[in-house]
Amino acid sequence: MDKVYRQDLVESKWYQFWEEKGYFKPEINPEGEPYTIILPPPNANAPLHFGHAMYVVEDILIRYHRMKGKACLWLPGSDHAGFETQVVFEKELAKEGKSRFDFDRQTLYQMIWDFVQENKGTMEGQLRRLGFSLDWSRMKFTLEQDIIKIVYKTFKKMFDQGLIYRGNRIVNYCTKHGTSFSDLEVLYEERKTPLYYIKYGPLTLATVRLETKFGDTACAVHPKDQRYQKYIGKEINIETVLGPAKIKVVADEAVDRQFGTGVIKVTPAHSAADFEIGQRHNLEIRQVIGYDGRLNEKCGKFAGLSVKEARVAIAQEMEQKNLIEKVDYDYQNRVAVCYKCGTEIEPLPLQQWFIKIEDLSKQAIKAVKDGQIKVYPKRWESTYFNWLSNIKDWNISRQIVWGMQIPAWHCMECSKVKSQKSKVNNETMKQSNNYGWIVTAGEVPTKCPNCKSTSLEQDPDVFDTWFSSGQWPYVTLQTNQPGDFEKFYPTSVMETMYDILLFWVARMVMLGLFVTGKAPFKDILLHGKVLDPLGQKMSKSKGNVVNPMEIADLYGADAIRMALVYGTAFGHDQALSHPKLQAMRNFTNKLWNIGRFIIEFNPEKLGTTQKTSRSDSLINRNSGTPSHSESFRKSTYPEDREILEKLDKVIVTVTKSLDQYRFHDGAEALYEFIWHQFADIYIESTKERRAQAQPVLEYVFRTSLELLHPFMPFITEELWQKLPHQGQSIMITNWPLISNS
RNA sequence: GGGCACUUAGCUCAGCGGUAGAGCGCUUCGUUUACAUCGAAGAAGUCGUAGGUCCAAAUCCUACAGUGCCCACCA
Repeated sequence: MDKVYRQDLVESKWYQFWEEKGYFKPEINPEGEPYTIILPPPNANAPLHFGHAMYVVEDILIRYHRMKGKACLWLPGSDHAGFETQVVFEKELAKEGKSRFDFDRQTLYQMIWDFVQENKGTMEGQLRRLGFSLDWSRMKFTLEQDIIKIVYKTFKKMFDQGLIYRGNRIVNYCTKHGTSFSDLEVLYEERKTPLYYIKYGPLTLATVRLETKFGDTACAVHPKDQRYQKYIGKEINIETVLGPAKIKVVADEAVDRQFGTGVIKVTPAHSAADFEIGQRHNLEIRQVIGYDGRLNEKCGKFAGLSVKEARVAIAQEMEQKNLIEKVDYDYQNRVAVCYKCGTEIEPLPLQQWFIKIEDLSKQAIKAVKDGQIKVYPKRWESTYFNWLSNIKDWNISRQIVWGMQIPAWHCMECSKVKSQKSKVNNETMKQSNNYGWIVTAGEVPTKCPNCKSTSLEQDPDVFDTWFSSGQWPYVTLQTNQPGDFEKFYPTSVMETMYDILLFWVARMVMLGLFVTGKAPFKDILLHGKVLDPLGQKMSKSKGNVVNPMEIADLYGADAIRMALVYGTAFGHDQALSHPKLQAMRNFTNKLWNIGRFIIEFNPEKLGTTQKTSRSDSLINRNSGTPSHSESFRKSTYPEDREILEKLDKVIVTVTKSLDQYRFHDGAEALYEFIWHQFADIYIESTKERRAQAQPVLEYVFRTSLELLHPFMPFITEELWQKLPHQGQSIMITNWPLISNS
């Protein structure tokens, strides 16, 4: 044995051994009760970042429960990450001076597919390097055909039950990326925007969005506002930059009397709030900004200008015509921007598929309130409840190609009839608008069931990624080996970073309950964010992203794993700490030298404990209560009795810490016990009576390795293999229990 | 406008009702003897501020102050 622990030699050899032996598969414990974790599938568009190393807590749980004899399944996968990936890929294209518009849909899809396959390989290698005991034979990718099939089936089921509707709604639209977003995907920035007080006939109102005035179809005041009672319900004559016009004044509770003059212009086509006011008062939706972010033909001479240009031009013109009363240049407001490119989000009306969310969210709330699902740390419950109880219908259409194209076909004949109707009846626009649409579970329809026309066109849009990943727990299990779903669903734990509690976890609960009738997991575990050494958020733009592989090469995967759980309360953000990584690397060296002392520097032959030690082989699993020999307990040396008592305490502490998801408690207890109690005190005390102490030394060491194994799998396996034993691997030995006596 | 977290030794953080802990750093001593990625000994905190509850409070309650983060259709 080397004097100094060589993690580079040790960590490279065990993973393959474990995998080849099939230890990562639940089948190694065929009798055990199932214990399942589905790995949150990393995006397949980039290598892992350091935050992914936090998945170590899942490996700790899996290894622990596997040692307890459970049939543990930790299922890996990767996510196509629709929009995210398309953006990444478009950047790649841009490097070659190309864009997505240079390719047809099929070609582009294939190119992204190939790009993703490459990244997936890198990512898998990285997860292996960290020692994650994932069952690779059950690896899934979100865009596999059998998964798409189930997602389509879900969509069809929801459609048939009236939970899906085609709606003309205001969506958050990025004019640069050419797609809409869900509310969660929109960022807000504090900005100073001029607030114009403009004259609308006898009224004055305040607005920042001058360029949408051509889409105004009313003015609104609060129904109780004394100042404006006489205008409510009337039409007023106004002067505009395009000449005189008439506009209606409506009363609506949504208007804030304190803001500006208490009068607002209502632009149903370009503001979600105004759209709702418009719905309540049956106002016309007049779209004046296109999906290219430019004013359209309804804007007279301003047509063709971008939103920004138009605002300036209109302000100038209104100034000349004396239509602006004053301007507040210090006005601070929150501007919605695209979370990828920072472009201002245009609220635009668009035909999209929506999921009626109310019932689904109620069920999801109930599942947690009833205790069907528990959340750790508990404080996240309020975030979860809060979001679900104020949630709006979910827009699941995305105008990109990288994803599952929505299995809905538009009948061109029927839609002709309908478009004539909808002009007359605004109610149709308002509510479900599924007329003329054929939804299937993926089969391509040949003709319209209504008018028999064969003129059908598939919706070019794809599903929001979260609609498919929201079904991940059951789609992965239903598309794996026969019986997997029945055995492993619902899963035991969903462990992920808190930032996707709403995006992903809440959606999984809703969809899981809807499709399977069961909550997809029993416990939700939320870990914190890993920050850079200075406590800053890691981001590509800041250039402070740390590659976990470099850190693994420096300190070892075991040290990374331990450092991530040691000395930090689970669920809190933590800064990547080199001193801590170093300390944990030193700990591996300490452990190594304890092993060296026991294995190489012993006067007797190894293996004196074999007869008295509890069984540690796979064959003997579940055969009675393991406990250490009574003969140790009767030792005449108080040091022996003391270390065994302390060992028992550590077994209890570590076991409890893992059962209660208090990983740091267990990690700290082990560090303290192994280094200070065992090495510094006990081992030192045995140097004068070495041969006599060998059985206890071996016994305590062996048990320590077992307890430490979930945290530091590589070094514990290496040392375990150097001890005489009957089992094949520490991975499948029994979790230590304390003696009953 | 709501909500959450954090504020403990020089630094990074545990502890969350019973008279302060870890890692790193610092001081002194110690290398034939498992490990210098080491050992022994030690210095170091009125636990953000102000009130309150309790026999007892870093720990529970209230207010305040800083820091960070999330949510919300203020035009």
